[in-house]
Amino acid sequence: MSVPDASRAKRAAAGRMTREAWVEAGIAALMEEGIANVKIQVMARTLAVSRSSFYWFFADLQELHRELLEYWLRKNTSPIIERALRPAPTVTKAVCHIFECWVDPGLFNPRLDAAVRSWGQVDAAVREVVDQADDQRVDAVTRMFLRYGYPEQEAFIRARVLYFTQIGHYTLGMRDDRDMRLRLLQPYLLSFTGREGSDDEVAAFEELARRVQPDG
Amino acid sequence: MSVPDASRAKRAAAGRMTREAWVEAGIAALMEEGIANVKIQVMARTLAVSRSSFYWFFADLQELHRELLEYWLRKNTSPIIERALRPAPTVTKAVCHIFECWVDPGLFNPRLDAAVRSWGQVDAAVREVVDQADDQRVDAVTRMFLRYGYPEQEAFIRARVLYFTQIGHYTLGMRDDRDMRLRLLQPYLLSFTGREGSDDEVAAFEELARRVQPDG
DNA sequence: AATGCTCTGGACATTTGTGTCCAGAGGGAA
DNA sequence: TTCCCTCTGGACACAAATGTCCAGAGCATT
Repeated sequence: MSVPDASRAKRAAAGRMTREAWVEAGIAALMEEGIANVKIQVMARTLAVSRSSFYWFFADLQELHRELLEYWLRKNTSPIIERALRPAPTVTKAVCHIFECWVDPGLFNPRLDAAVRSWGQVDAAVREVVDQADDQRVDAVTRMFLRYGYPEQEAFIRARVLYFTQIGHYTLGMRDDRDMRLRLLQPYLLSFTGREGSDDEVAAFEELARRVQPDG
Repeated sequence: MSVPDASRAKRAAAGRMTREAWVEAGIAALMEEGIANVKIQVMARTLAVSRSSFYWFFADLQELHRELLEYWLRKNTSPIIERALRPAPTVTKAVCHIFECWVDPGLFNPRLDAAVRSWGQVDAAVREVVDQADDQRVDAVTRMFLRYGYPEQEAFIRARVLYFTQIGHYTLGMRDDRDMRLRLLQPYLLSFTGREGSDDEVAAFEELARRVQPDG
């Protein structure tokens, strides 16, 4: 069915193109220029290869678009849900677990998320996929709050506020540095949960933040 | 300097084009299709007029783009700031004032806001203008919280959470109906301020919501 | 009625991008 | 070595958009 990894690597090493290389170029273009500027001609230029190569791997632009959306779904949605499910002794600790996604670039790519959202505003089919992913994320966070005894409606709203705030954060392109974020951790915890985080929870998060982004 | 209103109206009545008509078409296209699809040729087609008309009023596409951004700035930023400054006996009441922007389509156009934000992700110059507007909005809300005695850092974070949540709300394209929104009012107030809204505050807001959006 | 200003339509040149076709380069396998 | 299969480059045909130029339509003023 699909070409085995070894063969793919070989081809790549031989200086030839792979489907994956085109997808990566597409993702880069999507993040930097938006979906309207994901253009075969342009990508071919930056990859220093002729357009014909593209048409060997894809039927047309649409097929690449489908691939880009799948890539996003695969890479950006699961980490949040996993963290929201992780057990913790207190709400504040549980929220810290979710925060990991926002500080660790390996878990969540904000720029890609924003680019796909922009795409969704212009393409109804994409919009549907994005909405579904958002629902899943908010739902996972809601269940997290429910586990700590919040009433149903309050849990739902707090989940929304937590998640929407984060999305808004990226939509607005906020780029606090790591120290700023650490200073804001306590008030964020208070605002999201209505309770204060304990000192060791804060310390643990600081340690993690320093580990995943040495200079952030 | 500028053509007087009467003359503009006359021309419009005579079936001829005006600069304003092109700007409106541009805004419509921007909201529906994104900046990349604000195209002279397409607008001319929908306006049933030749492209030459466009070039009479504008030097080129860029000039229309500048106009679109100014239009957004003029229409969408001031209402929020005004509401944030409005005096109120309690925080919850003050937050209700800001909420008016989110329920009254005459005060704030979410679709336009989202479209301009998407544009900003692709165009650095636009991005700067949007960032500046966001800063002004958050700043106004921060000062609002400060007036009710919140400590500085907490006021700042609560302002962010309130504003970011709203932007996130629109970014995610959430479209709760009016009744849903009214049911969620209390938990939102609690989540944003840490305090409960009084019954008459809630009642007053419900009355207003019903007035500005009879079927929302 | 004549004149003049504002605006429109249509033609032209150019650019950028899409998709198709096909000859053939270049490795791996027989 | 030879053959074949995979992939690439270059040419072609088109479509969509931008921007320029200019003749002239249609009011408004005199």
